[in-house]
Amino acid sequence: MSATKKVSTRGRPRAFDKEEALAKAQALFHAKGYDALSVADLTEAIGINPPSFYAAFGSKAELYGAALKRYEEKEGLDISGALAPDRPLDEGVATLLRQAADNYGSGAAPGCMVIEGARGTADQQACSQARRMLDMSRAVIDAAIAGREPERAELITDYIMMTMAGLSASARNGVPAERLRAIAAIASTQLSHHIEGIAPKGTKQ
Amino acid sequence: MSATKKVSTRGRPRAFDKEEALAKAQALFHAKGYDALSVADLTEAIGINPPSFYAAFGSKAELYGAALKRYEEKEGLDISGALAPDRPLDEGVATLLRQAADNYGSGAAPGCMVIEGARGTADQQACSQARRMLDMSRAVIDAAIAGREPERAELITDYIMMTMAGLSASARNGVPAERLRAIAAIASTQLSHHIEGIAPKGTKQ
DNA sequence: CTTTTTTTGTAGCGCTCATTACAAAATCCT
DNA sequence: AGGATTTTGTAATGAGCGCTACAAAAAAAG
Repeated sequence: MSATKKVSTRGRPRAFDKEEALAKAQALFHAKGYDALSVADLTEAIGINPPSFYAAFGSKAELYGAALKRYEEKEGLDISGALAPDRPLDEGVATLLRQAADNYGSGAAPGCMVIEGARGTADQQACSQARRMLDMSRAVIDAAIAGREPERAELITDYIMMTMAGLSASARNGVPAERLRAIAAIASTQLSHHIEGIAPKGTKQ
Repeated sequence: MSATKKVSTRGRPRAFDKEEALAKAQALFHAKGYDALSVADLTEAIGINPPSFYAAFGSKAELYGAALKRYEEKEGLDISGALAPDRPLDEGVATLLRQAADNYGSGAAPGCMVIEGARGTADQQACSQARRMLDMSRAVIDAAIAGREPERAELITDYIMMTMAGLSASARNGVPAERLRAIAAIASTQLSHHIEGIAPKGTKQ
């Protein structure tokens, strides 16, 4: 079934489950961040030695990239679903922010792994990997909004990205999920009033 | 005038200006973060050698603490002024968020040094120093709001902290000051709509 | 069996980090 | 002048980092 499963190869078989190890690594990267998590931490958590680690994952940065991809696939928000073109825009934004609050506040590690990884401190390669993913998410949001509010798409997207980053930071600072939801509710209620209210003539001011 | 200025001490005089060095260190910590800035970077920027560095500032973490303090004094927001009790609350919040947008988006380094430092990755001591300052700022905001909206103080403070963190993150992600101001404008109108809209009973409208 | 291929564990590489011994240099006090 | 005291530059410390050489071990292929 799984397309990536090698059934029979030559040589000594791997003594650990690679997907399982990736899952562990992703959780650790999410919880501790790229810099604070050492290869020694990873190999110890997985239960392997450095050579097995590098044979399987290439490098710490490569594994981080794979972990980011896995995170987005397994735990990422459903942006396209929330902002589907057949739903009112303000309702879609509210759904998206509510999803973010739930997602960032629950689960093993608080906050968004991509958003937090994108402001990486030390390692530039790891940071830019997360930045690229964040930029792509922004592009998806922007495209969904540009279909309905082409004049104010950048502003609305800016506002959504700001709010998601703020929710992620608040989650990291220990604000529990229910309070995050209440914050997200403020951020999204009557957003349409604001959008329609500030510049009703369609001018960019 | 200056109370901390030692005019005449014994021993060989220091060959560099300590306050000037602190200013440089604060700017560098703000721009690059604690982890990504090494002691070697600092001594090179100041133009001194490690022993002079440690004699003057104690340690990297101590210098970071002094830099945080200096940042708050010289570049911090005027929270008490913005949320002064003689002004309408929504107007005060709008002023505060507008200040944050201006502050985070302009100047040498983007974002808030305290907010960004509070989610430090590797060094726990540095992170908790920034966290403590952030908690104190939150307490000031919370106290100013509790005087007017005791029932919803936590929620409103949560929302303001989330927005400031989001603005700081957006600034770090390259959003320019004028767009930050537009985002902050949406955020503050959202809040006043919500405050007036949800519970009009017995409180100021 | 032998050969080939891959993974394994041990042990260590070079590097950067924050920090410090040490002695010479520069200033004040007597 | 002659200590006393503090800063200076040189050089190195131990610890941790990401990463790898190497040879033994385990499987398939001949």
